[in-house]
Amino acid sequence: MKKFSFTRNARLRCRKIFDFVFSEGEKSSTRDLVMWACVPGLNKAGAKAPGLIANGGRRLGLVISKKTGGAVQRNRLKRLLREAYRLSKYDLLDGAHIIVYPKAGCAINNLLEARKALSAIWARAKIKNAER
RNA sequence: CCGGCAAGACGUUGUGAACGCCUUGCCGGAUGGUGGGGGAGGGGAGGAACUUCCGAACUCCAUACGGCAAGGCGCCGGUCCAAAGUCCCCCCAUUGUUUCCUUGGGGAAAAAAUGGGAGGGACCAUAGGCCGGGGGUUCAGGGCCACAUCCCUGAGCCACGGAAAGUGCAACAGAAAGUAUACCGCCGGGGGCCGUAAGGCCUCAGGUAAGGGUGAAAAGGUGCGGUAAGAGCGCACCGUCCCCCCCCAAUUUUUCCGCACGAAAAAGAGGGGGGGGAGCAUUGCAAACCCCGCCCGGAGCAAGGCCAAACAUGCGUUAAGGACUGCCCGUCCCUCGCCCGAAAGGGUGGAAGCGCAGAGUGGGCCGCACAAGAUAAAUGAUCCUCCAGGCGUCGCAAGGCGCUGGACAGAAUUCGGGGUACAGUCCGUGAUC
RNA sequence: GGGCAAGUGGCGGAACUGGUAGACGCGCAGGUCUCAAAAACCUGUGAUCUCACGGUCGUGAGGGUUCGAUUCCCUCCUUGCCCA
Repeated sequence: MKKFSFTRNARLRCRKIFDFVFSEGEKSSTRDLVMWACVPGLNKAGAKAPGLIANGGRRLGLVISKKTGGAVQRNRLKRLLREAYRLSKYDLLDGAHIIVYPKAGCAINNLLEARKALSAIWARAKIKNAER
């Protein structure tokens, strides 16, 4: 398997998992982002995880509000966050399922700022991979 | 040089490097089948993909034909029209049939069905774009010293059938706002008072639409006659409306001809002239109701079709039922599992399984793409390079070097038109030399 | 993706078929009452120019029809709703 891949299985894809992470995940936020995280074996949310989550691998879900702007602005923000996640996903604990939601008026304009913002919110939620 | 006003084209470039994503068929391996994964390839946003203002295809709704209602459109002619689609023709392939030829194989022809074809033709514009013509209206200038009407020239605007079919509305102001009207004024007459008289003042019932003032709008204009005063009341000219004839008219249609040129005939928004008639009856608004002519069934790909999953509930079945009660709860009996017990009995727990139907819920496949195409929804990021632009610097200059830097905006069934947004470039337009 | 609806002072919300825009309520400002406040009551309150009288502009934006548009028509902008 390639090192920096981001295939379809690495995303949250169905409504059940989205609902589960929203209701059971640990919510944390910084100035730009809001994140719901669900890591099996770490917090109590992970313990109740159904099979879909328990079978391993990190997964990302993105929610981009219409308040961000038109379709061009929304797509750009989504692609930046996805690219940042792709390049630095091994900083994340294995099995983590996260949903990232940029706040309205979020000040991410390029790839560097996106990576910094992701790193900051992972550190705050204490789901960073300590071995790296 | 100016300008983004009118018409059009492009919308930073490159089969560039390495990372990543979506999709497609291929390869090899594996398999009962399916899915996932692997390899090397192909393809991967726009002129507006935006908007949803029009229209078409397509699908379903009782095939929806006719009428009514509702809704829409509205000077005349030309032109632009669709890789969508429907119909027709043509070509190719396949299939079976018939007929003919021939030595059993086969060949030829015919009509048919199915599929394909960047083939040809027809259809398709209802506030569409453009071009030309006509009309209306507003403003400016002129005819004209002034006013009104009219005419001419120029510019702007106009969704531009009908206001003499009917209904409705026209605030405020004003006497009166649509069968006109009598406030002031004007006119004669009756009565009263004053005055020598001429006449004046008050008053009553009338006449009048010439003058005043109001208003967005006041009911044809000018002149002469006429009258108590006036009035299209009468007449002349002008304006308006109706009918007939002639001429002009962008262009269109038909016929003649083998075709073209040409000729003839007809139509033609309207315009002009002549004749006759009407005394004016006819203010504006139909993006008010409406009338006339034409168009139009409705909803939309979240249309619509198919597939399996799971649950409330109902029915059937099995030992899983019955009684009390209007119903629920509850109680009792029966039945089943488990525990205690030698047994009788006691305690405790359960209301299930299977099949069918199934509101609602959340999925998948088709619809859906003749090389973009998904369903948490792909087209990104880094570097190099190209093209303009800006800044700095070197240079007399051409130019070199470094830094910076790129508008509006993102497909979800397809196609056409309109509208709106937009960095910069090309082309062309305009003015000047 | 497709189909609809609505925009009026700081806020909610009127203005009936075109005819004086801002009724009414909340809020805000000033006053009365009170030692002070609250409540209550009274007055004012769209913008701008003006000492005042008064003028001009104002119904999301821009056009059109009309003597006259919040109202009728067209094009944009914003917001909201519905459809498996």
